[in-house]
Amino acid sequence: MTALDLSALSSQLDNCLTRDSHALRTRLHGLKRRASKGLPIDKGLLEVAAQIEASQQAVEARRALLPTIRYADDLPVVLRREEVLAALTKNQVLILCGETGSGKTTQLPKIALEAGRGVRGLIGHTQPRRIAARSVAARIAEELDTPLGEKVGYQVRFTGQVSDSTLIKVMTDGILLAEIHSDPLLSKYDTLIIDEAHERSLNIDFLLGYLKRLLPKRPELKLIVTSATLDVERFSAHFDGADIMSVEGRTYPVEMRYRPVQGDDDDRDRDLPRALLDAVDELAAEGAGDILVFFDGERGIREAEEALRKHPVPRHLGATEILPLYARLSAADQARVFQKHGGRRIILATNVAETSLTVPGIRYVIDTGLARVSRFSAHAGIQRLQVEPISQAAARQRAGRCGRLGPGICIRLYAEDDFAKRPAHTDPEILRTNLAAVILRMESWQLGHVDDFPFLDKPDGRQIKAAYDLLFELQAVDETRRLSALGAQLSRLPVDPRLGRMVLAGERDGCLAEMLVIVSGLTVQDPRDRPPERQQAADQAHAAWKNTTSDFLSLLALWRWYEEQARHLSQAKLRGLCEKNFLSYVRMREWRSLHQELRGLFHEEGVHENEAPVSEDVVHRALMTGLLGHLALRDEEKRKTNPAKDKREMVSYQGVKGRKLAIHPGSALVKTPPKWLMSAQWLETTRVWGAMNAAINPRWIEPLAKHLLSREVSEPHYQLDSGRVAAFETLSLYGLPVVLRRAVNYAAIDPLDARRIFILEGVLGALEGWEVVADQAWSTPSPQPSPARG
DNA sequence: CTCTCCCT
Repeated sequence: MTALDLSALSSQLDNCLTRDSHALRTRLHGLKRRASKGLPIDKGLLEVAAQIEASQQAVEARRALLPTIRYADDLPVVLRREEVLAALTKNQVLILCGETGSGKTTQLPKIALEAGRGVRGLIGHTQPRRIAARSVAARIAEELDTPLGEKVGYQVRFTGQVSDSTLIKVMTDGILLAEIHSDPLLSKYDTLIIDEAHERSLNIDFLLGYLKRLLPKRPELKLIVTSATLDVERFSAHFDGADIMSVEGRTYPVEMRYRPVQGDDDDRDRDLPRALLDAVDELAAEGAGDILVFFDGERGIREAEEALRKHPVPRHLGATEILPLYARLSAADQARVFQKHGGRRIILATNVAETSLTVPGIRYVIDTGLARVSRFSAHAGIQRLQVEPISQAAARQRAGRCGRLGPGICIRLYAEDDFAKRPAHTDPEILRTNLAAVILRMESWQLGHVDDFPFLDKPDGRQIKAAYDLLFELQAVDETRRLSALGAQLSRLPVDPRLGRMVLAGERDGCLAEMLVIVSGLTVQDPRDRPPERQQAADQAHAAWKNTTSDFLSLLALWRWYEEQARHLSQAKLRGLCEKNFLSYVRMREWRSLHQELRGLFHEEGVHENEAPVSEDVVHRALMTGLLGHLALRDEEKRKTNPAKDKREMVSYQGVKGRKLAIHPGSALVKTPPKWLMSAQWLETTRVWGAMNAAINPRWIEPLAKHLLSREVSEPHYQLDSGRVAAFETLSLYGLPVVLRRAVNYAAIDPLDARRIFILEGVLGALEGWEVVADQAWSTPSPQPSPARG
């Protein structure tokens, strides 16, 4: 009878909320074990039965919420709906390859709903970007004719609208990843859609690795991975040969034209701006339509803008408007791209326009074929940002930006065989980035060693070592790479590990208030706007908070000023004040949100900020706990050999690990370079730049860097006046001497050698001296020298 | 005298 009840109950688990079924199954296993030992289980069975009942009622309540599903008729994914439905029933994993316009992003969640998903648990749908997550959710809600935040919700950092009745939840992949911390089984989802997997961000790769391990533990969970590029076999292989479905896109053909900057002998003197002007002329002759040009950075954009403004506008171009577009641009200037306009537009853009922003109404694309790519060099231990030729996939993505409206034309300012020689795909982020944050998470979630984790692309051993080295520097792991208590705390802070370390130091040293402000400020994009044509005015406005010994204190001053204003100003007035002071209101708000979030984490633990402000030194020492790898000493040699007549000569620094660097011109310290420098970031572009800097006192280093210092002891010698054996020690941090020739008691370092020297130089020396004395006063010997203590 | 882009 009991055995029957047990199996009857477990057969009902498949009708429970996914959130409950795992816990209930565990409970039933426990009862089964008790029963086999002959122990009574009736009470337990009753409880489980009640919980199953409640859970099933919850499922039925969710089922009642199901909206009538309508599809946008002719989208390619919708036309093959039956196949998707069949695949979802048959398989646990489906790889869906669908290019732009296939409808995969908006229609797939609805198809999943039609397949009966979303009832026992949520349909989770991830997007790489916050704006996309929100707008995708809004779009699906609209198509299902339900208000956003109810049956269809979204969640991104700082904001979201989700309720108990939510069936489809759209979120950033970062949110889903973070949820693993509190719910390792991701048990509230019955379906997951990882969209835009081809982008291969760190979050996506981590998720795909994690999900591979999770799927066997969650047999009722369905996973759909979508990619806009054709390399879906990798994803399929990763999930043990999962089925692939390919759905065509809805784009117009794009004609490719190759116009290399130096194509033939006539072009020998042609530079990039000239090649661009020629391309613009060529496209202008084709007819009306806006042109989108891709550059590697702001500098190229500015050069091109200048050249275009001087360029005699061909008549058929009509009124031409030139608009730069890059992420750092103020919100108002970015918004201009979306405003209606007459005439022709030429938009000069960085990679933002490749994936993040879709510029409307583009007929033509001009592609320089270049991009700045961030790569962490494990060998040098430094982040690089170099201009590189983009991959074929990225070039196709750029070209595709003119095929949404009608047939387009893309001019590539490089040769066709150059394109053919390029790598097919951009290296996934996991191969290009510092892995400290990933490894910290893996350690804290006890996911085992990185080498054994099923990443699509395994990170290089040197990258892994560099990450552990950094974690050791931050004291997050010990010499044996075991997570420390501090490391466990660090892993819970949703910021870069270096910055998280500073906050923890702030907690310990009574400057949490200051650290929360500075760290959240360093994490968000710099709220200080500096429009190219009004740089001086912007600098003047920002000078109010400028501190020439510390960019960190500038941030703090800006924050304090802003908080004071925010206390008595309306939101509208605050917004106006930001504009007047060349501050981005949106980024100031993000800064405050992040500050709020971090602060909340400490308040939950009952830790509160210091109320009295602390000294600047205390602030900088806390900062230094995270920046021991970014310390540098001014290069005095260079200063002397380059006399002051050339004022432009950049002051050079000798950093740890033998790095040479200079202060970034954006730093307030560039005109008053201190002897000792601490930088929040080192970035190699044209040279290594230290960004966000402060002058420091080298005496702070030793107590904070004890675990990293190497000691060199030299010139042990007997000291006649103290009677001791002394020596000099030089302490180095990653090869940079930070304590020079300090006198030390040699006996504490090498007692044996000290004793040898004591006998050799002290006793025998004294005896020699004694002999002399004895010789001189043979008849009246002096008192014997008393031996010095070793 | 200057630095692509995202995310918890």
